[in-house]
Amino acid sequence: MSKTDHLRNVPIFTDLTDSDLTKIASKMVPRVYEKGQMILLEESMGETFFIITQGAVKVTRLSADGREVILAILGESDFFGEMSLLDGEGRSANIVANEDAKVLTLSRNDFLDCLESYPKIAIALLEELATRLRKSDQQIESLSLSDSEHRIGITLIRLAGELGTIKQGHVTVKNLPYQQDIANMAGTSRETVSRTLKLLEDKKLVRRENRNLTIYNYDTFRQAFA
Amino acid sequence: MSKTDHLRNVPIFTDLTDSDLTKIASKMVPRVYEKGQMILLEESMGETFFIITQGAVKVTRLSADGREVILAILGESDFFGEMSLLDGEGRSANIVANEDAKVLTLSRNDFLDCLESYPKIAIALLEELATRLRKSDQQIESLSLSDSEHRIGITLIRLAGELGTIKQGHVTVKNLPYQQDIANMAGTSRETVSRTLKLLEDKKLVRRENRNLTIYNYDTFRQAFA
DNA sequence: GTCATTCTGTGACATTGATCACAGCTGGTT
DNA sequence: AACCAGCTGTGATCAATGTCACAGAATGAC
Repeated sequence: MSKTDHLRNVPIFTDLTDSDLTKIASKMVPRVYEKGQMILLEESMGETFFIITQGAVKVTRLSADGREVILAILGESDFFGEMSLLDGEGRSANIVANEDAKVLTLSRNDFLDCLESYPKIAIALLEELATRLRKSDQQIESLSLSDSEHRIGITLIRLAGELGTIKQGHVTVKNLPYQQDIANMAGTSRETVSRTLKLLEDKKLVRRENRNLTIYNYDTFRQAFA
Repeated sequence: MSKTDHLRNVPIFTDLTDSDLTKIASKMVPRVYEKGQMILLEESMGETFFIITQGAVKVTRLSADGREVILAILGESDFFGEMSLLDGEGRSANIVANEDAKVLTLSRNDFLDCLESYPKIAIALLEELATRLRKSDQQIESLSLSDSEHRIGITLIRLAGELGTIKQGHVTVKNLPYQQDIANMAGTSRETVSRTLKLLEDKKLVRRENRNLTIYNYDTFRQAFA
């Protein structure tokens, strides 16, 4: 698979012509990371824009006492690093490779040039940020108002959307993250995740096998929790 | 104060020339709202972009059982309504006039034309969305990890940033929102806000007089809670 | 000034869910 | 196959905080 094939799947590049895409691709530099490796560190100044071509990363923030919040899990053709480039503030989160990952990078200047030269990219990026803001708002709502069972249900929906595959109305998430990570996404404790997953299984809403989780009747599940 | 004077203070328009600004201003239509009036309704499709020229509004979401989360309070020269215009989804939140308010509005088409015609606006808007996303991330962290005292402290900082005035290191928020609204911003209960405000006052971190709240030593206060 | 409404303070109680402790699995490595 | 590290399940305990109930201010309408 060539660089441009990867880029074609990235939402902010879909509107471009092949030649423009090739031009941009020529400026991108590939990098690889091993599982667990830190890609970006909170507070450091950002000079790079990243696009994931393989694997997955988690976006986290750490509290003073070392507890972790997972803001998102990003997979193939998702991108990150744009926030510091845009507003000039330091990085607002850490990025850690959640599995072995390959990325393409673009320097600050090339990225900003892209925005100036291709208004379509800027507009597509605006769309994407609007979507992320919407998701953040939902998460703030759920953290503010829902009990742990609902928060965990919503977290499973987020994971399904990001990492799952649909089949006959059921969604399967292969390689479900560890309970500790789910807890850090849902704002709850690892033990509560363990107990709640069992509860959802008892209610026949999900099934677990090995490291896979199947959500039965995805639409209904979403109704119930969102 | 003329329309363009108002617009000049709006972050996404600061980079424009006077003549461009005048052109845009000519397309804007003013509206006024009374305190408590609903400006935008969750779920409805968005066709309008709004800029606040006077007063303040609150951005809320409602849960199925009617409880409210306040995502933000916006004041003069803040704007809203852009999210639906950008990603085409329905409104993601309600907007209610928190006091009598005047706004300028721009239609969907005029707004999108602006973005195409003035890449600087698009880029400034990207900056602004990046900043909002950053704030959302902080809020998600605080809701996930902090206890009610810290969440309320952080909420006071948000209010100070939005509605306060600094003087000799102290910040005063005039016309402090009701405790129920603070609770809805902090993801806690009204009673807990009441008790916690007293606690903070006992600790000499803040002072209340009438409807005004003064945060002593704003920088230290932020250190302690952020 | 009186009244009504809405906001705020505060005690008592109930409940959720965090934390601790530890046992049982599982998957990878030698 | 035996071992180890890291993940998961589960009971017991307890603190934080939501909820309820009501009294006391404050504000605004008349």
